[in-house]
Amino acid sequence: MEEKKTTGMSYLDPKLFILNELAQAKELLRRLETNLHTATSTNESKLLIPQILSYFENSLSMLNGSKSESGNDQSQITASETDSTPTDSPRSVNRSPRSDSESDLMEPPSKKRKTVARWTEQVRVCEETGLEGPLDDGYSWRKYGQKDILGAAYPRGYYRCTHRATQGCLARKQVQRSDEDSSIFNVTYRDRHTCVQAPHLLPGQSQNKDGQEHQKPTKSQETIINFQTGCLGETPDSGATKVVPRSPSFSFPSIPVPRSPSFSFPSASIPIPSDEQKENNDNIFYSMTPDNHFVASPFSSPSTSGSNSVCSNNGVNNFEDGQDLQTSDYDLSEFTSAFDSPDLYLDFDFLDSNFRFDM
DNA sequence: CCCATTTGACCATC
DNA sequence: GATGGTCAAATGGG
Repeated sequence: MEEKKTTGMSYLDPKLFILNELAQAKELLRRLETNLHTATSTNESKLLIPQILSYFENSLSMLNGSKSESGNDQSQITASETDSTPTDSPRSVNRSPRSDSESDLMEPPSKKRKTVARWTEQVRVCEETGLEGPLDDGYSWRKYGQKDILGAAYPRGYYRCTHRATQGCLARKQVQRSDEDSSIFNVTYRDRHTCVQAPHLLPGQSQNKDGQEHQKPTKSQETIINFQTGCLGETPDSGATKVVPRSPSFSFPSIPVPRSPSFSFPSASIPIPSDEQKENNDNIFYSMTPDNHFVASPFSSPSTSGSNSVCSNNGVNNFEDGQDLQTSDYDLSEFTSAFDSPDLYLDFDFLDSNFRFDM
């Protein structure tokens, strides 16, 4: 099955996240701008602002964090991972998935496990809307396990990239429903995708195979990315967690989830513009050049297409640190237009130095 | 028949 | 020893 392997562009998570955030912000800005001009939906406009701030905040925090700590944790976002090799290695002999970790690497003697790129995201989706469309981060995942976690009310689901076998992609993610707010799911990603997946697929588009895992665009979900560190040793959870709100068919035994029985856990919602969406005047086409540059072409973020009913969440996207984006002075028009400019070329060299997306 | 999910067991780490 | 993470056989759906 070769599902979606379309063109050959692979997205590196960190960058993708940033793009996602910026794209989302851009989309919201557009809407806001529209609202301002038309003097309509004042309420909506108010709701949009915090959303926009959130996206910027996420992007900035991620970037800042990496810079300040360059060399440390952040840099560990590398895939230096460990984990296993393509498990294919039949453990028949000696099933020890982790054992390889020691053998292969020459990494410095870190007593702890090897560092694996990790980041967590929190995504919340309105129940109503969320139910309809699973989150999708543009990647296809396959569930390989579920486990009850001590202290957690709900079990944790383990997913890995479906291309693991075919492309050796080691990307994985863990999905756990929030104890406090059952409508939120924390998604922890590990390792970057090294596989080539459909570039234009966007989160809701059935990028995969026959669309088994995903369906239509997911609209309402909130994505909160806490791109923190990739260091496991110290902060077990520091990583990216995505909170996914009640998903349609998440099969958590303990909870009666009225929807479909099998929830292929959605991947994170990283909107990758789809071809269709491109047709809408605004779509962003991201591409990465060999020299670490990001080229963004006009467009808009997909996920918001249509009704993007982003739940005006209650706080999921609050940034407590109160960093001020000073967006108040922002000239929205300018900003949005900048995004729309025909080939916004962003230089992400700095990213390169801070995040090691080595493959 | 093929593929994804479920689930119990195994293994490594803490 | 307890807990988390992964594997793989079993099961179910398309």
